[in-house]
Amino acid sequence: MAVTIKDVAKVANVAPSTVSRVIANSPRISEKTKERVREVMDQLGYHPNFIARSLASQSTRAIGLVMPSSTDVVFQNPFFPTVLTGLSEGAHSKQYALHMTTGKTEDEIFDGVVAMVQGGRVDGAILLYSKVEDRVIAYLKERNFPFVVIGKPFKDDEITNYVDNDNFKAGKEVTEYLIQLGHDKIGFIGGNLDLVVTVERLLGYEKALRNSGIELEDKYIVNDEFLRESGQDAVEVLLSLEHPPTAMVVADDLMALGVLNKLDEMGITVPHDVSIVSFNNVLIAEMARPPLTSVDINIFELGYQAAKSLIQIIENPNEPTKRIIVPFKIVTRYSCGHPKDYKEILV
Amino acid sequence: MAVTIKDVAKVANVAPSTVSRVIANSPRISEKTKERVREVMDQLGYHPNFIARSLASQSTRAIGLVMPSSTDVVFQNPFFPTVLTGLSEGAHSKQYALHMTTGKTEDEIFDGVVAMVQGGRVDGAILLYSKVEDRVIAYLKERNFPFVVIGKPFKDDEITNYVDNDNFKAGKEVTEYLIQLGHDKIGFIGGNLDLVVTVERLLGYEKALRNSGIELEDKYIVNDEFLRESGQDAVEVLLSLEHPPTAMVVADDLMALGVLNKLDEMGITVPHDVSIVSFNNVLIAEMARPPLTSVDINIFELGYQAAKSLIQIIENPNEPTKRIIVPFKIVTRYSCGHPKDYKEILV
DNA sequence: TTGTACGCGTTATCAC
DNA sequence: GTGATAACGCGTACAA
Repeated sequence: MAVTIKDVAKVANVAPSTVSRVIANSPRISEKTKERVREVMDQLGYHPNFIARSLASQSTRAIGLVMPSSTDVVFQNPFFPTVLTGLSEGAHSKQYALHMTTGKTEDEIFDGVVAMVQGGRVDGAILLYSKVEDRVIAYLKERNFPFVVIGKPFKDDEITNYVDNDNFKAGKEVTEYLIQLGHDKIGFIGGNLDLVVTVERLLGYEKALRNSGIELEDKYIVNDEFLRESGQDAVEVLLSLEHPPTAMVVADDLMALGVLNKLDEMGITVPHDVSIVSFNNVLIAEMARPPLTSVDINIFELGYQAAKSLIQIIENPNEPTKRIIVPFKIVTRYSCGHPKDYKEILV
Repeated sequence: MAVTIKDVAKVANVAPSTVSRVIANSPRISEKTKERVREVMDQLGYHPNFIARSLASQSTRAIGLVMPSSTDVVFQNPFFPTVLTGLSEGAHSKQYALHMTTGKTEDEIFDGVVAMVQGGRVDGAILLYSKVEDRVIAYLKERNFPFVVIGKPFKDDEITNYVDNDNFKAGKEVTEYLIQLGHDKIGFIGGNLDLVVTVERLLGYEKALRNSGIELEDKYIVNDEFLRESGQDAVEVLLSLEHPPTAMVVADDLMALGVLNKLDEMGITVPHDVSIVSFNNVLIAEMARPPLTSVDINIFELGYQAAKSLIQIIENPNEPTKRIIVPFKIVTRYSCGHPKDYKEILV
């Protein structure tokens, strides 16, 4: 059996409550006793029991992470470990631990969240995704349980805590960048429209086109899963059009890599024949041939800020709603160029 | 305040202990009362409090994950999310949750593990790395705390639970594959020699060469961090040799990508001028140009088996030491070919 | 400044 | 079969 507060108390010749106060560093304990008790703690190798402490204080110092379904492709994306690094650093800096539940189906995830929350395992939760209709958000909100969403929630975004980029603006700026290079036939390859992030980037793209008086072509917009296959398929669709685009905005580096590979197969050169900009700026963007111009959304910071702000909400129940926008930066590499004299590509 | 076992007891007109027994599905409770109690639980929306349960039963149904330092490059590797998927699936299937501590330095990690273990937060631990000299392993072993290592521990491997591939055999087989293609100047680019996995693959490589009567050249062996830069640097070193290798065994896909990029810059074609085999078969291997021949080490299964076997150890204290070897498979793609008439590459 | 006593929500050991 | 009651290890009013 592990050494408890009582053992320490006995050896130090004080009451258990005194030991407890020493641990909490209560100012009402004399320095002398504090020192003696601490010595005994060291000597006996005492470590506080989190479980007992949690039960008594009704707080766990643990944050629940709600992941997308493990069968989901999001898990494959390098986005994930990076945001986790940020989360863990933010949590660790305030002495919080991370607790994960996962599941293969949405139902499993939901049940996991309920068990975690009702079971009192965590003090708050962070959602690592944001879908259009989400039971988990509805549940947490109803229970008034502290939580933060990474990515903007679809609705109630004024009363939900979230950390996100300004994806609309980012979508707009990359499109403007392409327009400025001389492109006017610009395709958009996005992820599932259930994901708020896709929608926002798409809207930004459309806004930029409208602002420049370029006609919107539905045929130029392809949405599919965040998979490389999707990127490949999208390229086939776009390049088989009568007037194929000379530039493409791709909502994810992984997809963009699929795009690149497909173009390579088809003998189409980037950026000479087609320009590509993508999002997230994960390692892949840098490693791709040619290296991709990509929007650095500062993934680490998304996680870090999410953890920090959740903890603030937990420790400060009356904190106002937090909406944190992490800045992005377009990282220019070698996947964009001027359109090839507007001559159309034949497939 | 959440609804407790007492509330249920009151409404159902039974004692709290009876409710507890219904939850545990004790055979000594009549079906009739069970049903009534369950109805009340549903009606009140009762959920057991994990914390209280843990305190009383001295078990948490949570597994502690010990990560490498978050500043570590291992975190960048796609290996990580995949193994996590396996872990979470294995844990979830037995109703265990995952608990993580992280830290920036080794000391922070160690302290986190101690707090987690002594604090009674978890029933067992899984180490997501295996280093040559490791305080964490020493500590867990000394306390006789259940744990499993992913990757083979350097010493005491007969008395430590681990899940691993046969990396020696894998290193040997890929080297034999290259030899069989006609190569006899084969380089090895590995990770840090602190990591057991590097050592094993290197030994396999050396064994294959010796078996074929090919002389070992120290100059052909480069070890560095699992970074893409390292891959690039290694290429420079190897190709500036008097007799540069015509094939390279690279211990990690990410490194291999660095190798590929560097060769590309130098105008050296794979597999025409140099053959490459690498390890892990993460997405990158498939996406690379050319797609890399890589050893699929079944990362998901490593995680899954680790979780499953740890749980077995937890629930069955007298379980014998578990050493699980997950099979690997060489996935042949387009990065290997016959040596180019043994003509040497000039840099 | 320190000690006493109770409660946190559950499981487990007795009784009946 | 079911009901009291005592742990589990700690925090905290309330006393002293």
